[in-house]
Amino acid sequence: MSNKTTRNDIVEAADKLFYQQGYDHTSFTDIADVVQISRGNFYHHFKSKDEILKAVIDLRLENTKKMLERWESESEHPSERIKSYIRILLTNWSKISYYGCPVGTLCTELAKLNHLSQEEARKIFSLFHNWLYQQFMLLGQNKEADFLAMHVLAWSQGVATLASTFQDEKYVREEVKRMEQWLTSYIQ
Amino acid sequence: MSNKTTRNDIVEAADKLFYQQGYDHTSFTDIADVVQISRGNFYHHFKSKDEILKAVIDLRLENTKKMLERWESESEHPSERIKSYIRILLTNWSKISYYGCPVGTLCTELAKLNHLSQEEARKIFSLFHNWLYQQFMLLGQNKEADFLAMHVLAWSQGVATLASTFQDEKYVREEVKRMEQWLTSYIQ
DNA sequence: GACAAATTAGGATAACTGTCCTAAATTTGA
DNA sequence: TCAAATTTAGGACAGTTATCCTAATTTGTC
Repeated sequence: MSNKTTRNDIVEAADKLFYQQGYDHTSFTDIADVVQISRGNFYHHFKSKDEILKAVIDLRLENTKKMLERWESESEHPSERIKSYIRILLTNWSKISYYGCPVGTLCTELAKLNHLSQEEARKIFSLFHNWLYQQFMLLGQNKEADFLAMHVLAWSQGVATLASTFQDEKYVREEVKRMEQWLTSYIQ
Repeated sequence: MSNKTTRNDIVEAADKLFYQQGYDHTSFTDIADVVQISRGNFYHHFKSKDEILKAVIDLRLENTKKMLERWESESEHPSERIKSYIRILLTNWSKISYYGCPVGTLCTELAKLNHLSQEEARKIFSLFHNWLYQQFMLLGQNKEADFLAMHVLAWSQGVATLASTFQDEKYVREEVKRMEQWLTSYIQ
């Protein structure tokens, strides 16, 4: 059985740094400083920096799945579940106000880099989308569910961008309030 | 009278490349290849790469002002003017679907780099915000104008992010349609 | 046409990048 | 307990980066 802790340490440190500094702008030295290993040690665990990115995306996919399952188990009513999603803008405020949304900013960066893992990163968005889609279906929005799921994604995404630009918590609270009100009109 | 064409060429090429590839990921060599000058020549026109960024932001501020003035002169009614803003999602579709919104993606990147020009870049957003604010004021939304301006910014920003992630033009058209419908409810 | 100023080219620079290699250290398994 | 396998450290590597320097070229002015 191989020792997986170092590998996990690398992925977790990379996850954090990619979020805070961006993928391209994060170097092996940056990660090595956090994990406290030598730079040459990386290549025993990963073939390349791209491989680390893949592992980070996989980690985020897993963590997202867990979070969605948690929201599902915590609330019976779909509208309450969707509210759990909306409220991450406030529960993660301290991070979002600095670094924006981890999903949106990664996809945006990879698009500019024309990076091969664009598709993989997009899957995190799709995870949220499919989950929101299901909730809106449960709300009886059979024909609208797909659009409404995209709409909630876009709305929160835009608020996250403005949050990190203007750092105005009062504004974000207002948006969240209105998103919850808007949701109410879809409760049958 | 000094020759300003090379300087302008540099700023325009940088503007384009910063948008397409990101600021950090764009090198002097990249810009030099486009402008067809030697790398050492930059430092006669700019003290540093940061200075080029400042010039690019200034250019974008100017161009934004011109665009807003144009929209104002093209339409009498404020709601029609706001629609001009909303429709850039479609008129600039080919670029946005690849690189996202030039304003939002720049602010996002500079936030992660913790770059000194963050504040300067934010001014582009403020330009749009103040303009939208004025239009909503003209629509009689005295108390709501500030929030509504932010809301339109966020909405379009979110759609732009999803546009570059999913490249789904049909979805963007649907959002634009609904934004226009939503706007109608604010016409007195 | 001559002279000064502005502009440019191109190489040198030191620092940093991802990647690779080899030897040492550690852990594992029999 | 000892050999094999895994893991690690640290330096070498070629490439790239922003920056700087100096010499050559172009431009503008009298």
